[in-house]
Formats: sequence, C-alpha cells, structure tokens
Amino acid sequence: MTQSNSIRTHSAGTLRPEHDGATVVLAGWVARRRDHGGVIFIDLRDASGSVQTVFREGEMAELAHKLRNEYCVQITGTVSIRPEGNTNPDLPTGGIEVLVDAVEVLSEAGTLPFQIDDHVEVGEETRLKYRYLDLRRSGPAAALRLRSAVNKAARTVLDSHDFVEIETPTLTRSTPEGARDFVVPARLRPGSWYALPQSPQLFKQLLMVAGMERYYQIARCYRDEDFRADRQPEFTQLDVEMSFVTQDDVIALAEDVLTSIWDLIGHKITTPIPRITYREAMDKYGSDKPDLRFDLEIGELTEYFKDTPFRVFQAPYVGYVVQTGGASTPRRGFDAWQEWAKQRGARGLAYVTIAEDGTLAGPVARNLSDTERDGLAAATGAQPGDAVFFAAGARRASQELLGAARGEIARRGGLIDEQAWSFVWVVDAPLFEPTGETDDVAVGSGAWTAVHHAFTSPKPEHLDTFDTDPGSALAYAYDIVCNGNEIGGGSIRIHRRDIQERVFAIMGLSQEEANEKFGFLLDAFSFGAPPHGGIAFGWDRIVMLLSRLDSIREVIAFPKSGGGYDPLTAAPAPITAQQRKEAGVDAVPPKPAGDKPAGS
RNA sequence: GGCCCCGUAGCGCAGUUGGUUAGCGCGCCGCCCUGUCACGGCGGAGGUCGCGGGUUCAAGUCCCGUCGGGGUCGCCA
Repeated sequence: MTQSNSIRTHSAGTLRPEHDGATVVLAGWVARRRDHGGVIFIDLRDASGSVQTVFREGEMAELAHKLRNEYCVQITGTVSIRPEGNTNPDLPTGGIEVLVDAVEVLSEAGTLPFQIDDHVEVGEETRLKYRYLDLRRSGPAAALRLRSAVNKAARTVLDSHDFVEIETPTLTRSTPEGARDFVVPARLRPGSWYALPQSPQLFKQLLMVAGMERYYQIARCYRDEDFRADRQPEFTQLDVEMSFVTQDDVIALAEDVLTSIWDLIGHKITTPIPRITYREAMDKYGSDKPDLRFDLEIGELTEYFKDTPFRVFQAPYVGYVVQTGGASTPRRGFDAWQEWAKQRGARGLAYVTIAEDGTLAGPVARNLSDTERDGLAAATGAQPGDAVFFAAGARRASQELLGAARGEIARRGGLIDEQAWSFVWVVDAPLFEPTGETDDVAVGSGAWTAVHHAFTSPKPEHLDTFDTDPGSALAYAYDIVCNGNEIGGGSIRIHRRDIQERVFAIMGLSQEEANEKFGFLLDAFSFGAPPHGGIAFGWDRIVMLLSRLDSIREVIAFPKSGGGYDPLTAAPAPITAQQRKEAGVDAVPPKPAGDKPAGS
C-alpha cells in the first residue's frame, strides 16, 4: 500500500525486496531497539506490521540511542536488501531493511505499564486499564480486525439478499426478554425512565409491519445480569428479520451468513447444517446446545429400572452416560465426581464400574437386583473397564446433569478435537416452561413462561391447543449451535393480535397489562401485519470462536470487567448533586390510580 | 446470592513446618558494544507483601473480616 499523504509514503509492514533503493517515509512506533553502539537497529511498527530500520554511526546512532520503546516516530530512509547472511526468513519484511537518513520524534512515550511484546504475558486487569496499549499488540489487534471483517462479510451477504440496514432506538421502553433492564432517567419527565433495549426485538417486528420486509442491524444490546466469560452487560447481536418467510427460509439465510463468516478463517461449512429437535438434543446429549465435536451420547434407563428395588432409581427419569476406561478411576476420583455434581446442584452422581471380568462394583451396584446387574452392560453398551454414571429424578434436570458429565468426560478424556467446527440447528423447542423450578413435573394451572420469548409463534400444529395444553406446545423456533455454544437463535413470530393475546394470557399477563406494556405491538398487529420471522446472532461469541479465544472480552474493544466496571474510564462513577437534580433521578413518581404493587 | 482460585517491585511469578537483609525473569535508568532481530556485557534504582483487625517473642506465611480480579452454579439466550 503506497500512501500519498505527507506524513508517510509507505506502510512499514509492506516493504519487500522489490522496494530496493526506494526512498521511503515511514511513521509508527518504536517496537524494539537493538543498540550495538556503532549500528542501531530499530524495529518500526505500524498497523501493517514492522520493519527493521538501521541507524549508523555518528549523528544517526546518537539519535537512535535516545529513542525508547513506543516513541511515535517518523523515519525517512532508503529501502535496502539486507546484507548476505542477515536476512530474517521469519519476518515478512525480513529480506530488507531501511537505512535511515532522518528521524523525527512525533511523540515520546513514558515508561510503559507493560511491554508491548507478544512474548510477554500480562494480566487482564492491567491490559484492560491500558487497553489502548494492549491493542498495539498483534493478538488483541488481530481480534478487532477480524471482527471488522466479520461485520463486512455479513453486510455483504445480507446486502446481496436485499436487506435494509436500519438503526433502532437505544433509549426506549424495554422489550422484555426476561433480563433486568438498564434504566436511564428522563430529565423532561422526572420520575419516568427509559430502558436500554435487551434486543431490538419489538422494533424489528414493527419494521416488518412497516413493510421493510428484510431488516438487519448490528445491534448493541443491554442486559443487567451477572457476568460470565461469554457475557457482558452490553453486547452485540447481528439482528435479522424477514417477512413472508418460513423457518427454512430463515435458516437458509442464516447458513449463508455463517458460511461467509467462517470462510474468513478458511473453514468451509458444509450445508445444510444438520438439525435435531430439542427433544433429541436433551435425550441424547443432555443439553439444548450440544457439543457435537464428540459422539458420546447419554441414554435413558427409566423403563429398565421401572421395578428397581433401588429407591434412588424409582424416579420419573433415570439416565446414564458411559465413561470408557472409567473403571480404573480411584475411589477419591469418584468422590471428586460427587463434589462436581453437588456443585451443580445435584445430590450426587451415582456410578457403577465394570471390572475386566464383567462384575459390577461401586456403591450403587449392591442396591440393584440381580437381573438389573446382569443386563446393565448390555443395556448401556458399557464394556469391561468402563464406568457408568447415572442421574435419576426430574427428566430435564437429570439430563442436564448427564449432559454436563458427558462434557466433563470428553474434556478429561481428550475426546474433543479442538480444531473441529461442529454446527447444528436445534429446533422444535417447547413454547412454554413452568415458571417454577424445572425440578418438578407437576404444575398447576397458570404459571408458564416463554422459553424463547413471548413473541415466538407456536408451531402451526399447536396453534389451536397451546393454551389448553401449554406443556406440550412446540415453538416455531431454532437455535444455531457451534461446538456447544449457542451462537444464534430465532423464531417465526406471532403476527396476529388474537394469538399474541392468548400467549400473553398463558404467561399470566392480563389484558390490561398486555395493553400497557405492548399495546403498540398489538395495535400494529391490527393493521395487516405480515407473517414474519428472524434470527439474532451472538456477534461477540461468534468472533470469539473464530479467533479461538475463550472470552468475549477479547473481541470487544473496551470491555467491562467484573461488576460492570470499566477499568479504563473507571465507569460507572458517581454523579454530582447538580446532575442528580437535573436528571430527575430522585423524583418520586406520582402514584397512578389503581397501581399494582411493583415486581413480577 | 452460593462455591472455588488469585492478590508479593512497572509487568509475569517464586517465597519451605511462621524465623535474620523478601527473591527470580522481563522491563526501567546509566555505561560499553558496527549486523542484531525476544541482541549481548557491566553496574544501578525500584516493595505500605490489596486493605483492616487478631494470634504469636516473631506473620508475606496462621485466623477473622473486607476490597478487587478470574472461574463456576443460580441468574441470563
């Protein structure tokens, strides 16, 4: 890349032997200084890479001697093929060097809080406090550049499908997806508050009513919940919505987007991406976002143990997972498994070992009937030398425990191919789940909540029955899962007012409440709303996966640390009394007549 | 909110059953060095051991509390 502005003529990392003899002006940072007295090498780094510059004896050497790491400098010199034997094949610019004629310090640098060096490990707290220095390092910088490329790839695909990129408000009434809202005081209406959107869900549906037909947005979303490595209080979704489409249409579009994104790192996604039902995912993998990089499955033995004398297995569900070679685990290893299970809220993790001669051992084995013992290996497919883990109790909770055990077994056993990319769609999730714990199957009338969100349509075959039998209704929804991470999810939406009202009713939302919170949506649905559906991708997670990193903080320019704290700006911070007053933070809202107690 | 791990020099870390002057690497500062490329050599500076309390003749080390960070479960798509 040749540049024509006056500060520099070339980018440092682009110089090659064919530039031999060229006079160049470079600008960048002092990456490293190798001072030999009479000759001094300075590695000059800019966004394109770095190049070795050479300062020879006399005035030039004296100048170079004073340069320090991360000084921002402009260098004028001549590109020269390196002397015989001095090339560095490890560097893209290793065939040449720049013989310096003039140097100007554009900006000095004090002693750095940490070294800008890919070989030096720095703690995350320090890195984030000086994120602008951290980003001078090649790894962190590459993550942000990849993110930019991912944005561009998605835009290109969506543009080619006639999508319209539309921005939606970030000061809004919240679109509840179940998380806590961030709220913003409204100065002009003291006592009233905006909420930052948890997602643009309702706006994109309104855009469908508006006839835009195909909308997308790289949208910032805000959720005031606790942190995880893959969660931040503000995060980004690629948000997509389409009119006059079926689930297959949305999935096909989504696969187009994913394919072009993974292309960026040289991986070809095989399409169509396989689909499994939610039920199958839970039954076989104990997770609604199964990691299919390894084949290990869990299995069910409820029927097998239906007459068991073992009290623990007299349960609505009994399942198992086999650990190949697990029988040799020492006793304290199994004790550790118990601790592991307890940490996940289970009472424990029952197990049986199968000795080389086929006899069963372990605390559980004694409690089984003879027939149960005899048939167990056949029923589970376990071989001599294996261990079988069991979970018994409520179906979903037990399956989730087994699913977690499945993952743990795979990790410990090295069954996971870290280079692999495994994609799967999980479809046909339940529309509702009981609001109480997932622990007990028995649920009275009333308390149901949407698994996906309140605007997800029931599958066509459940349209008539979803309110009489909420527990068995399936959602017209789909999640895309990559290596055990949910990286996107969407649904065909409700576009009819009457159905939306029935769904609200199941969730215990009265007509008045529905009108108060979502009246604008219900109104919109009464003016010829088209059938529509869409999907939202977890953009941070996707870039994290593509970068092979293990935290989304790594792919966010200025992420928050724990507790929502920004180590760089030290936000959040107190505000002045004057600001409080103006913002109306402390305003007491007038009590509306007939107000219900807060909460729910 | 529960549980686990961490906090020692600018950065990354070590520090024994509690025991003399708290170490190592990198960085930093000075000097030397004409072919290095994570250059090298010599010398030097740099520490409220997160904070508060307690036990003890003696605490970086043990106990209690607290703050900060990371992970995980709850929560959250």
